[in-house]
Amino acid sequence: MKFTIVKKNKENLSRRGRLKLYSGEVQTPVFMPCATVGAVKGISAEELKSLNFELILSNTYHLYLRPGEKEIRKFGGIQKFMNWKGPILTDSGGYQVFSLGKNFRDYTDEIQNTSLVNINEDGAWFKSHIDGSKHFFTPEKVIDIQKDLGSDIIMVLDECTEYPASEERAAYSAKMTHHWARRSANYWKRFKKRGKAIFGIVQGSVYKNIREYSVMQISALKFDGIAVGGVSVGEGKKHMYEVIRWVGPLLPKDKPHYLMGVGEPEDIIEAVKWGFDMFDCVLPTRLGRHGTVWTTTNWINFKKFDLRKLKLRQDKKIIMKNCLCPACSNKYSRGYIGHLIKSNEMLGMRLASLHNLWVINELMRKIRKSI
RNA sequence: GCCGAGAUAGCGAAGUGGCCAAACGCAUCUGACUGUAAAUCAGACGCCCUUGUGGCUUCGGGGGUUCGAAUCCCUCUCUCGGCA
Repeated sequence: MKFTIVKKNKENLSRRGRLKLYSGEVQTPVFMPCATVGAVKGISAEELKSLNFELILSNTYHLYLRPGEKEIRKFGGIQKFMNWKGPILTDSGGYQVFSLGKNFRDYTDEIQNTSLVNINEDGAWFKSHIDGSKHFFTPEKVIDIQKDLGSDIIMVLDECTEYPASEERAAYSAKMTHHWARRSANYWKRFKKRGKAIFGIVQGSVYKNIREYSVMQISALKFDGIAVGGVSVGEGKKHMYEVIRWVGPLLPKDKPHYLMGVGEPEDIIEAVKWGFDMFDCVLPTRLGRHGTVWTTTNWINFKKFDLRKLKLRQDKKIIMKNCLCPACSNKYSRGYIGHLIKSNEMLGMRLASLHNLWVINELMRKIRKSI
């Protein structure tokens, strides 16, 4: 992997860059749509391509469970499998430590029993959300899986710390992440292959000292890029922006900075100013599927519309003026799309998703242009 | 005309003597969704009230039985089926 900074902004930390990956080149700042189980929900690889996405994210945990990384390997890797002719980053399953395990600490026994995750220093136990079978993920195993998947950017296993977490808990959790990161870096040495990359992940919840310490720990290891995780887990924008501002300036300048799981257009605009280069989020498609679309007139402030509301289902206008997304450029009305979604028709969810994806990627293009 | 079945909140539909302002579904409204256990989830939904183990008025209309009726009886209206 090679990361080149093409241009730096003098007023803030934002920079425009080029990420040379095994399967292709990517302009940064970049947004990655989430193809969790091997598809950006409802959207084909060709459509992503025509929306000008250059990099997408997929997920170790989900693909490991089904169809299995070996199976995907037989297809020639995730790219061939899903017919995506560009680079792919795979998440490690660290987020599933959080999302599947949300309830496993400091709660009643009853809720504990419903948890699907349990962690120890060696790794994380997962109870499959599909069939309840048990699986043990270690930093090493997760790298192996991602290698089999054929991902361009491998993410290390981390513990995405839940929110709220006490300072003590956050420190302990970050320590786990650091321990796993060292093991990952160590293990990766054997497989280092030109083009393929591995990213470390910073944790530390909403605590400045832990975040700073975490940046130090992760930066010291030989990762190709640094990700900041444990953000957008319910802490709210105020906390999130704090983390961005603390951490951004401390990240090694020559490596790409990836803010995991973010996000909303405003969040991305803010994070870019603090030196972040990469983003991923499920919102464009999830909101779209659920009937909500983003609109903007100035590309600074964004509004959300729930097309399912009766009022909007009577609206003949397109979602957004001057929008070149497949829905708007073909003059599909708010009313029609809202009707489709309300009627549980997948075309509606697709059109809304396509719109949101276009908006977010157009935002990235404008951001890059403005740097 | 006779016989039978029925009439419950915007709609569909439970309930057939007290725990019923009335299950559930739909519709409607509000809110949520940020490295996807998510085409999902939460709340409201007779009227009043800021709240509530709150007040008021309801189960086609009227009358009755009962301490107590959406539920039992009488009667009227209407709907649907069958027979003339």
